Parts: sequence; structure tokens; C-alpha cells
Amino acid sequence: MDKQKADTRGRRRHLGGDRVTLQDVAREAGVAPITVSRALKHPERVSSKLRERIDRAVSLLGYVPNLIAGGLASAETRMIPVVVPSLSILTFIEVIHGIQQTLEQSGYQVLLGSTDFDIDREAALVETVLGYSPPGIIMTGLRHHERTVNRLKRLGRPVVEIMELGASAIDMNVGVDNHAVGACMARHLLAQGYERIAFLGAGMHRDYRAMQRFEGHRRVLEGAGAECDLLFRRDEPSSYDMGRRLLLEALKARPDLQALHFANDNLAAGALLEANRQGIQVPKDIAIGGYLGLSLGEHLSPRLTTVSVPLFKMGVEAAKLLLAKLDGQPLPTAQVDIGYELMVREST
Amino acid sequence: MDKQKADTRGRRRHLGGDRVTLQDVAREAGVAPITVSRALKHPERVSSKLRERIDRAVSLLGYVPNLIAGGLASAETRMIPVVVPSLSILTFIEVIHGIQQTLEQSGYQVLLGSTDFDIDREAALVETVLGYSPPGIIMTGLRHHERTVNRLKRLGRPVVEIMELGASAIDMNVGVDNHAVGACMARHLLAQGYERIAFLGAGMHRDYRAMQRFEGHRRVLEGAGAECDLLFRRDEPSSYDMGRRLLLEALKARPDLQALHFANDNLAAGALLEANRQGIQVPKDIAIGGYLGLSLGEHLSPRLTTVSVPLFKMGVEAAKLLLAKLDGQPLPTAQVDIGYELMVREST
DNA sequence: GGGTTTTTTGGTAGCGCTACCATTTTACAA
DNA sequence: TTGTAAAATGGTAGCGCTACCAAAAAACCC
Repeated sequence: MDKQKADTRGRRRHLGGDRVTLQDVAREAGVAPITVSRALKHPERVSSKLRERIDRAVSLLGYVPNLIAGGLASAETRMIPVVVPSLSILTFIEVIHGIQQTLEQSGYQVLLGSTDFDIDREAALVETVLGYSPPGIIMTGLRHHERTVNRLKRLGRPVVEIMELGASAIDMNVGVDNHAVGACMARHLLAQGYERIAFLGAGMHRDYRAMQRFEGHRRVLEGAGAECDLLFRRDEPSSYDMGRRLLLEALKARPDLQALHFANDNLAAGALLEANRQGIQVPKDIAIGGYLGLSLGEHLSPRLTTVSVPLFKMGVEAAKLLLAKLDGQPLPTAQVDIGYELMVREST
Repeated sequence: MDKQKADTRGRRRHLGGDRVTLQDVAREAGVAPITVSRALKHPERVSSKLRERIDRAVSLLGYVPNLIAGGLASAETRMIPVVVPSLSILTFIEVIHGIQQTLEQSGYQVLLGSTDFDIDREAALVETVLGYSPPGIIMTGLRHHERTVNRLKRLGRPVVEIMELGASAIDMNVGVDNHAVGACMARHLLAQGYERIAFLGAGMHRDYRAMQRFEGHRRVLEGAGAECDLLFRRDEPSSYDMGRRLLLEALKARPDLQALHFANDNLAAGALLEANRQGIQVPKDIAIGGYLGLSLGEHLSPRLTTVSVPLFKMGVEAAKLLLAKLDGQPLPTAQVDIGYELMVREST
């Protein structure tokens, strides 16, 4: 009776009930557990004879490492938290895709977290995911709760901040100069001869990066002596429908507008489609410019002029930077400007 | 010297160097470590006096639980792996969004994995993520490697398979009847009076669910005595551009076609936009139907007829089912048909 | 050959937490 | 009061793995 108890205690209550452990493999191969551990993590440090014997035992028993146990012992797992504001915005999805693909190739997993643009939720989320002892972390943006910044600075592990560029990065930084992007489109619109230009956005008090683009836009217009209109919805997120409504509102409020600079391609596409529907000629009646470089833009009529940002690549670069640092490689730079490209098409 | 060694051993090499542990909190609060653990995980099992004292110690020291250690001890973490074929397909993104939002509300994290539609990679991925002792797992589809199926069946933890519906589910199942969806659109097209109808898809040998929709489509057409064309690209993924090319090819190969049933809205939208561009009248010259219910469809001219599937809701339901089972709640059903809705708009 | 270095293997001792059971304290009925 | 049940707290013993050092074996040198 007592024996039975002792048997069921510990083991058996655990995953799968009869999970094979490193211990079992060691017994099967006739070596010490630590040698099995080494054979799996640093095969080059084990003689080929033993390595073979161990490999055979592993596949014979169907051993699968318990990464949690390994993570506790080594104080490091192979999960990289990726903290983004939202999963409903295509922008972040693209970046996550790039990150995920790159990390998975190197045997890391993405632990996904979203903050809904809330700095307090971000703080809580970071605390939580750091509880998993990740070897590094990828964050969105440069503005965080002070507590979060301190926590990450003291972490002593690679931190990559993506999407925007700035001097205040915690560790590494991959992004785009939003200010320059906004200025770029504004300059283009001016160069095309448009004078009465409005900037249209949505949810901009949450996504301050759109506001940065507006700032870039504003400076250019003011520098050129043009007046600068801003029309945006505070709380509602960007969508095709929002673009549609913003177009209609803008035209109603200021029928003399010549060009609309949208905060992103979703809005711009929605506006363009509505213009098609209403028989509004683009760019003759009104020009439309966007930001992102969504593939949809190329398929609209007229094709959408936009400032394209390589979001996927941004994710890849962020992940690569992280991996390089984990590898102990000397980093050429801790900051990568992923760049942007003005795609002049037909809508302006 | 020896003392110093003993000090730096163990501790200090770990995360943050001077991480506060449950031990420290216990000392500060003057209770046993186990009591602190209880106060945090099951507050109701601790007297309010101690609970308060412990809470104070926690925030005084800034204690953050090491979830890896907890996970090892309890053989269960709070990460739910979500395994999808691809992150570049909007369909899965929507579902992931629903899952993530629901799980995060209950304090679970999403561990993201993608298989690129490869059953072997899926198998390897599942092994890996199970190494993190997750309390459950969400998988895409019902077709897996035999090894994977066995592994998940023996897991003894909730498994939810999403996207499609079937009798062979490992545990729980939330999805849509692809066969019925395909049949639904086919019936609609026939009812509208179209007789020469083609089904157009891309990457269908990978995403066999599109093939299931085609099967549903085919049965209906054959039942009605209509002939059934299928045009698809094996390897390339769906995109607006692919839709465009499929439209052009179809019209070239069979100029007498009256209606095109696309495997998804991305293709359908690409085709519709190209039709706009070419001056092809939809639905007069050719009718176009899609599948998914992307919001873009509503903004096209003509508005896209589609079979809409509540993808976000599918994610939410899958997560809820999982959470309910983890909660030990008796489940009304292990299978949820999330349903679909034919949105008859202008393109047919 | 002995001595040195280098490589390979193993023993020990945790990582920080929670399951399990035992013990103590409190609540409550008789 | 006394006894019993219920609630609250603590001690012990791991979870399965890896870091650290020590020991053993192999390779190398003169």
C-alpha cells in the first residue's frame, strides 16, 4: 500500500502520465543523465559513439524534452514574447509574420501578447511574459510605462523595439521614421501641385505613430506656406468604412480640398472605393495618398499612391537582430532604419 | 573565498541577477513559502489577515512569479499553443485574434506556431510545444500526422481543432462545414440562372478545405445537370493578383462562362477589381462569388456576393470551449458548428 | 616512460515553485 | 466543557532538467 503510494506520488500525476524523461533515456543508453542532456544540446561535446547510442535510445523511447524543466534549470526558455498593440491591424500582423518565420527557423517560439494600445496593460503583460524567463523580447514602439522601461533595462537580455525609430530605445530598435514618412507624402502632394491638402486619420490618440506622420506632414505644409487641415476620429479604429466616412465628411466640410493624405492604406482604400462608387474622379476631383503599401492599393482603380514600408522585412530584421545578440555575435548597429518608398501611382 | 563562491552559485546567475522569489516574499511576510503560493493562486484558501500581509510583501518587494518554476512543479503552464498553417492568410489571422483575445482575458498566453501546411512540420511543432506542458492546445484542421493524433489523444488535455467540422476530431471541434459552404454558393449561382459556372482556387492541394468547398460545389452542379469546371493553381497562394490572373485565364479559356465561384474573397476581390479595370461588367458579363466575408467585399463595386464565416467568433468559441474544459465545466457539446451566411450582394 | 594538456564523462546540487500530507488553529455543536 | 468537523498553515519532497566542478580517459609531448 505504502509502496503503491510512493509510486503514484510525483510521477504519474504529470503530463501524459507516463512521460519519458531524460532519466529514462540515460538508463536505456547506459550513461549519466547529464551526458544525455549534453548530447542533445551540445552534440559536439560528446563522443560520436555515445552520441549514437543516445540518439538510438531517444528515438526508441520517443523521448521529448520537457522544455519547462530545462527552462527552469538554465533560467532560459526558447520563447520570445512579441508584444503588439493589436491583432486587428494588418500592420502588426505583417510584422509578426516576419518575426515568427525567422524565429521559428532558429527553433524559437513566438509568445503573442496584445495590449490594445494600453500602456498599463502593456506593463502587466510584460511582467507576465517575463515570468517565462524568455531569452529576449520584442516590443512595439518606444513609449512604455516607466516601470516597464526599467524592468526591461535591468533584464540584461536583448530587447528589440519595433515600428518607430528613436534615440530612447531600451536596447535595439528596428523601425521607420514616421515623421519622414509623413513629410514624404506631403512633399509629393505639394509637388503634384495640390495646395489644399487634408490629413485624415482614425484612432490617432492611441496610435501615436500616425500622429508623428501627421507632424511630418504639417511641417512640410507649413514650410511651404500651405494651410494644414487635420480630420480624425479619436477612438474608432481604421477600416475601409472609416475611410469611406472620412472622405465624405471631408468633402462636405471643405468641398475645395484637392488632396487627402490618409494615415494608412486601409482608410485610403476605403475612400478610393467610395469615390469610385460616387463617381468622384480620383485624382481629378480629389487626390488620395496612403501609407503602408498594402497590395490592395495596386489593384484599385486608380492605383493608390502610397508610402510603402517593408513590414515583413521589419519583422525579419527585428528577429535577426535578436537572434544575433543571443548568438553573442557582435552587432554592427543596435538601430536599423528599415526605410520606406514612395510609390507614385495613379491616385495623386 | 569559499563563502563567496557558495553565494554566487545558484542564485545570481539567473534572470535579472537579483530576482525576488516567493521565498523572499515569505520571509518578508513571516509565513511559509507554500502559504504565499496559496495566497496568490487560491486567495480564498488563506485568511484575509495573512492575505493582506502577503499582498503587501509582494508589492513591497515587487515580486513577479517565475511561471517556469510554477509550470514545472504543477506540470502545467498557462500558455496555449495555437497551431495554424500560415500567418499570411487573413483567415487564420482573424481566428487567432479571437482566440488570443479570449485566452488573454482569462490569463492565458498564446504560443504561436505555423506549419506552412506541412504535416511533418506540424508534427515536429506539436512535439516542441507540448514540451512546454501546455494545459491544452488549439490545432487547425482535422488532418494530422498519425503520430500527432496519437500524441494528442494520449495527452489527456483539451484539444480543439478548428476551421473544419468532422467526426474524426481528437477531442473538441469548432468549425464550418466547407462542403455545405461550397454547395450553398453553387446553389445560389444556379438559382440566379447561371449555367456555365467555374470554380477557381489557388494553393488548393495544400489547403484541402478549399477542395472540400469545391466538392460541395461540384455535387450541386452535377445534381443539376450542369457541367463543372475547375481552374486552380496548385502551389501559389491566394492573393488579389492571383484572382486577377485567374479571371483573365478563365475568360480566355472559356469565354462563354457566366459565373465564377472563387475559393475565397481575396481571389474574388482581385478578380472584381480587374473586371472594373477592364470594363468587364459584373454580373452582366460575368458573375463573381466568393467565400469568407472579408469587409473589403462590401466596399467593392459591385458589392461582392460571398458566403460569410464568422472567423473571429470561431476563434472565440474555440478558446471558450477550451477554457470551459480547463475549468472542469461539463460541456454541452464537443462540437460547434459556427455556421455561415450567404451574403447576396450585387456581384451575382 | 612519465608528465602534461585536452577531451570526455559523471556527481552533486540546485532552479523556484507546488502537490501532498500532517499539523495546528478555529468554529461549532452537543 | 469536550469532542468533532472545518478551515488555515506549514514541512517535506520533488517536478525534469542543467550549471558547476571533479574525475576519468584519451591524446599528446618530450
